[in-house]
Amino acid sequence: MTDATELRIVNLMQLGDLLEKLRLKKKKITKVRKAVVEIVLDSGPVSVPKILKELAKKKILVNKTTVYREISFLLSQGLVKEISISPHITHYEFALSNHHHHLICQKCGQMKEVVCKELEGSMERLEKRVSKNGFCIKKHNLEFFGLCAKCH
Amino acid sequence: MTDATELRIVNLMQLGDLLEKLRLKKKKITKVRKAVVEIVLDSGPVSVPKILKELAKKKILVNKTTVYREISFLLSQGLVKEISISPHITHYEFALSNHHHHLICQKCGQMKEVVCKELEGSMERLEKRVSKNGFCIKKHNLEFFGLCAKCH
DNA sequence: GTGGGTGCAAAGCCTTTGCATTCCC
DNA sequence: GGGAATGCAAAGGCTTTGCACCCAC
Repeated sequence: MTDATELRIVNLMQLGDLLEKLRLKKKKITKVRKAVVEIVLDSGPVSVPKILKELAKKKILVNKTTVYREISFLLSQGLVKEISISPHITHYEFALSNHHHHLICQKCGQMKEVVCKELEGSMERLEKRVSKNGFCIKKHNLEFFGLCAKCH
Repeated sequence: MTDATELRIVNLMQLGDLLEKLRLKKKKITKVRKAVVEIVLDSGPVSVPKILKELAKKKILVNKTTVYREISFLLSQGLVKEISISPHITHYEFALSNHHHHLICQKCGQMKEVVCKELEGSMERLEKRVSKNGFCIKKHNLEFFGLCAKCH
């Protein structure tokens, strides 16, 4: 793909690789942990209530508190990151995928991921300019809102 | 300013102009409404709890329900817009300022606004490309996180 | 067996809703 | 006076905390 703008679903690390990472850190691999990690890997950005629904679908009965604690654990391990894309509720996504941005359908809520090299270049130049004003930028979030092909 | 990247506090419409807009729409101008509009104009992105604190500072005693309803009213009038910049809480900002992005200090929480023409150009090109894939983009949000001059 | 993981109940914060009262035009 | 704005109480959704129990290693 030679096009500077690349629209795709970012490849995800395998579930096994992730669990191995945890094993090396001497963390326990429980049924719940495995299931939550799997859901975060498979889904786009997910909220805790959404994870609970997915777990219910898979007939895995888990208390909500446990899921909150599991997400908090995954955050502490740097495997998951927090994103603020919708009001009133926090979403999480796998932290080790390539840098990307979000494409969110305002109708069905579906989320895709976009990678755009040209944008990253512009951002870097902006970040350098801003840093001359004393503000040191560590990261950025970019989300696009609109209508997906189905809803359009 | 000929520089393509422009870092500044975006100019805000005057309080009087805004109230005039409401008056023309036959909306009532109450003490609370005026105070809330003033706070949204003066502050960067604000949450409802933050507005309540500002009101308390000004010795204006208002029930939280009233503020939520006022924000909801201002949203319906298109004078304020919702932004998702931090987890668990919704922020609002004046909707009629120039298109801009946010610069958020991860330490003190201060927020500034940035305007960057180069970025907008890249975004437009990306939006056109994405639209060829069937996704129609309506708007975007971009936030930069880092450390402000004071906290750095 | 031990320490981390889990469930349950309760509480905390943000936000919304229903109803009675008050105030702006 | 009339309709919108407000206050108060209650409830709902998301999230956290405390404590007792359980399971992976």
